[in-house]
Amino acid sequence: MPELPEVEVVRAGLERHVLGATIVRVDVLHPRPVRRDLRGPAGFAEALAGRRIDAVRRRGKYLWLPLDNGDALLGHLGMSGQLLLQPPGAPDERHLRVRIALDGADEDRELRFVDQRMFGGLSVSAGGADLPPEIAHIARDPLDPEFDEDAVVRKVRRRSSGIKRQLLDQNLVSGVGNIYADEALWRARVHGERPGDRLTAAQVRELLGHARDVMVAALGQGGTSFDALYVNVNGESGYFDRSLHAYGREGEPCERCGTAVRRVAFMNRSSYFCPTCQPVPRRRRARPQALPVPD
DNA sequence: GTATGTACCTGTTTGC
DNA sequence: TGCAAACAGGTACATA
Repeated sequence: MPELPEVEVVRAGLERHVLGATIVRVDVLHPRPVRRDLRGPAGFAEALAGRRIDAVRRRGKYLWLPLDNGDALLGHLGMSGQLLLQPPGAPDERHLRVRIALDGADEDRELRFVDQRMFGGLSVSAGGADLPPEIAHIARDPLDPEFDEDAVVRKVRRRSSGIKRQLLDQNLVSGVGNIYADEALWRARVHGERPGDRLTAAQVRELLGHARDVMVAALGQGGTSFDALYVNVNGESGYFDRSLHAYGREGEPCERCGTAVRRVAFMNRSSYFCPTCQPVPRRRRARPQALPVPD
């Protein structure tokens, strides 16, 4: 499940190996991953052929490769996507969706988009070299030097939505997925259903700090991997899952207090938390009826 | 603008 | 053994 650290690992890998390479040919093996490109698979391939890759950039979980004509190849790994660099003769992966032949890449390898569940995808963004307009709404992530922590704290504390839902809102702060949201909440001893407007500024600040710390730690270890779905640009698995305290540990003792970690349904997925360290918030009291104002 | 719920997608696991 | 349901979850979109 690629989250920000995994995507950054891919970005750095691509930067090392494909910068300055020219796209020779593009084969779309399944139309779904290029669904966001309105030109269709053939138009997508045509728009890329002959273009040179000038950079490799990232915002949150989106990656884009600025091209020499001002457009960009925009990508998202979704749930199960991988960007692999393989020798042209390597056997096709089972879920190979798009093959991009490069000239001038290290050892003339080809770039492959492999995606089992196809939540991810690629598209050509017109004029998107600096920042693709398709992702202009995606907020900066906590690792971005221009991340405005004070502004995020203010926004969180203006909303009544639960703090976990806010952490996952890519328009507010990007790059945080289910795994790192649970991990940051565990570290901060905050329950994910606590309303943002019931948290102190210091609590929100601490939580964002933990989110950043856990992602930096994962980055240092090459990203998280729970199964073979995610591997970095060279096909090597990360191994950060050994360091998680909450996510995926239902029934195991909390490493701080020993209470069994609980799993609850949340937005069609799961939340993991320690019921002792992260107490379930009490229900908000009903607003007192406003007194009628005399004219 | 905010809050909330759901569709999308497929391989694996679980339950009857 | 065989089939169906549940599960994983980031994002866009619909609705109120």
